[in-house]
Amino acid sequence: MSKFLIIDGNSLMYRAYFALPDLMNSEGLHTNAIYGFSMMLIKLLDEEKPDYIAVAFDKKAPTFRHKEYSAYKGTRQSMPEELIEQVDILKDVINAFNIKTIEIEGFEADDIIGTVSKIASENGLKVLIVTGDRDALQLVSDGVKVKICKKGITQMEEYDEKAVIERYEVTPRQFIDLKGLMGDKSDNIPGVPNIGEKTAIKLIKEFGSIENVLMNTDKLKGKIRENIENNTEMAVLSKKLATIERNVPIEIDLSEYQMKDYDREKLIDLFEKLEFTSLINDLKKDADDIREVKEWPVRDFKYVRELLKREDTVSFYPLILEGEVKAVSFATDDEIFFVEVDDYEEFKLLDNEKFALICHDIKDFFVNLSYHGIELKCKFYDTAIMTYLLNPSESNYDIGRVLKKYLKEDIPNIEDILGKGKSKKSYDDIDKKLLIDYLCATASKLSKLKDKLMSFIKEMEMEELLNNVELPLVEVLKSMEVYGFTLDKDVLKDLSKEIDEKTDKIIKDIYDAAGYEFNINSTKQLSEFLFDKLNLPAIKKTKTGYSTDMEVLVELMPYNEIVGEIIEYRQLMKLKSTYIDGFIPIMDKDDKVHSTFKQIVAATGRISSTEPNLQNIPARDEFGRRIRKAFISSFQGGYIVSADYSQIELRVLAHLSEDEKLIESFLNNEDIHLRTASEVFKIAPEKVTGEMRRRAKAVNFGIVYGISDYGLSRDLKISRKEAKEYIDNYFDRYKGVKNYIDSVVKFARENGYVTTILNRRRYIPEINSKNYNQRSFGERMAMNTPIQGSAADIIKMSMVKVYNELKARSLKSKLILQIHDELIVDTSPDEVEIVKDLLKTIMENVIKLRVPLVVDIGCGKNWYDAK
DNA sequence: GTTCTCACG
DNA sequence: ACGTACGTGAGAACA
Repeated sequence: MSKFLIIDGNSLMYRAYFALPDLMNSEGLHTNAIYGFSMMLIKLLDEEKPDYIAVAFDKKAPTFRHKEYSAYKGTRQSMPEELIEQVDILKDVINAFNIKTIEIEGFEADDIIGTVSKIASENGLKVLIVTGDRDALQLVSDGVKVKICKKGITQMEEYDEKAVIERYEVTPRQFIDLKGLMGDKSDNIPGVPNIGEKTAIKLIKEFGSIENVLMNTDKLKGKIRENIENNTEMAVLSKKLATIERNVPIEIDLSEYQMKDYDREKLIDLFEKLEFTSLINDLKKDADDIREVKEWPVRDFKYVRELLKREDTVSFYPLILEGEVKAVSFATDDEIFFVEVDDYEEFKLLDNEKFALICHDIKDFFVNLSYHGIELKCKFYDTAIMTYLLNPSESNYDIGRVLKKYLKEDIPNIEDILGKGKSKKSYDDIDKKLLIDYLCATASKLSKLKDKLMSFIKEMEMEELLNNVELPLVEVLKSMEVYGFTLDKDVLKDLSKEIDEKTDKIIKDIYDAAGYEFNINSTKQLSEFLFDKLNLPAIKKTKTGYSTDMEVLVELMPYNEIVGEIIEYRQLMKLKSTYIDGFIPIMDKDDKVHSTFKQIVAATGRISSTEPNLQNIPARDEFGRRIRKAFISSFQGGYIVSADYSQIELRVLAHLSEDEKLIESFLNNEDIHLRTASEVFKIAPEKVTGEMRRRAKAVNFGIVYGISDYGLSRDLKISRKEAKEYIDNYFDRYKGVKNYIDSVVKFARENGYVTTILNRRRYIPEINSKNYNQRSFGERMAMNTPIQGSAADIIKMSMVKVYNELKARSLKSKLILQIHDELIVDTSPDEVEIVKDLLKTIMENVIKLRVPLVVDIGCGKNWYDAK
């Protein structure tokens, strides 16, 4: 017999909300109710394997019970704010499970459940009701069971008729009579005064129903009789209120509630947004379909050579493992096959300008080949980059996800084949049949994927961005990675020694001050010292305790001398662990470090740098800056040439906003922060003080970040009111900026996305959120992304041009690093002037804006001196 | 694996 | 009344 599972959505949602601690995602959205509900739902689906399913919710409008009895649920607290914001998202989650929700005006979830269970029962289905509310026990009958949450979110108790009678000594139908007599505090159902569970059970067992009790009050005695006779109306009303309506006027087409597979993509997206990592992993495991392993032909490179004579475009998917390309798959319209790699020289047959590969996230392959001395001139499409352009906010662009999303196709899960973490397999241990299946299945779909993505790219007018910037950039980044940045080990060692000596002394001082030794790196132990031992005031809290960050420590400085030493210790430790100890082991035999540049990570279009991150080498603090002395040229007697865009983001803002004053400032090559100070503080430029300029600079930053008075006041440590005045003054003086910001937010609200100068796009779903925080966040993203993203567009164009120019002129000097508004070229001593000139010319003229682009060039024996 | 802190533009 | 400045990555501690 088929089973219909019907869930009381409100009840379980509340249960989850109260049972779990206050969870939050990084955007500040509370998630505990959604998380708990999802856990319960997954468990139920797994255990019950229903054939039909529905979730019922209350509807806000007053129900017939309120009309009957105005005080109904009168004592009920209104839903907490933290739960309200979860309701709609929870419904989205349920929806992503492909489960229908039912809500009906004027009825509670209970009534819907009563009605649906009745209909399902009449149609010969078994029914299981899941709720946290014992009232539902009245619905139990032959074929209808009720599951009630016991405690927490995982423990439940199942009731059939027998179980109800055992537990409550009355039948399910009599459960209503029971409640009519007892009343119900939580629903504010009055019942009969002074009759509790014990008496009620006794009466109902004896008389069978409230009506029968009322007709036979003469058989009762004393207080009980008195109470009942004086409250007959109450008893009847209470029973009515407690009775679940089983004839709600709805049409139920059972077939609509048949269990379907959940919408994997949608659910994973939602869970990612909610940051339910463990649930995502469960889903992924769960989807290890009972997929048939196909057999594919295994060929060799000789065969590939023949193939390339016939085809000018071939799909291609490599497996890189243990630092080597172990195997590859090829696919055309006509054939798909696997090739094992035993000689890198074979790849040279791909070195052909006339011929194109279709691949997914191909840079690593090119990098690997380059380390083996092989450079391929072939054209290529990269479906990962294309997918990134279509939506740069995805958390990753794994081929499996992309194929699922755009082609609704499944391929095997790579982690199952290669293993992960501790159980990661070596190439020889991999099941070849599974591997071949994976590589070939993937390659076989790339062409279709590329066509589909390309049609979207064209639709969104990002073809030029793709072809002129992002795809050519792959080779540039490859070259930067492979070439690397040379470090001077001795400089690092000397600095390390200096740091050790300083920290030794500081550690002693801190231990002396404490009177005991502890781990200063531990925020927990440090806060014990600061806030318990020294009794310093705790300034702010973190999720887990008191904060000990820089801002707090600076505030604590006046209280105790040791705080200053803690700050210094922190700075020194950071320098040592991240930039010295972190770098030495990753230097190669030539004392170079090779970062990996990520092209499909940052949602604004920037590139990022990892292992090591060369984009966050200390610069602001003088001591930390000395690390840069270790970054030197690879050339004997060579130079580091640095070229950075001056105020690129504000120039982009001037261009986008067409603000007259801002444009004028840049045309006249003014000190931009000074000018802003003069405007905001409404005084002559020569009267602007250093402090005013500093504040104006913060205002300019704020404008770029998507300003708020709160953020500015925090940064400048001024009142909200004062911050607001600055902002108002700014917008009053820079009307073009104001108009631009308003219009970009409006555009985002209406279209759901914003764009950059090169038409790069970022979606901002948060902008229409009902949650204030989320919406504000969306608005700031809408303001910031066109600015940050356009700056990224510009420097990316420059990178491609600089790289190509260095190459075209056969210069030895190499572009080795980009830091968002700055390019670094490792320069041969005989090419210094050429490189400086080339950088300045290309970068300043790479695009024509309404204001000039200005590039400052620095040059030195090391990165520190290149300023 | 998550949290805190801090490095950069 | 609400409560965050935008975009990244990495090391250490802790659970």
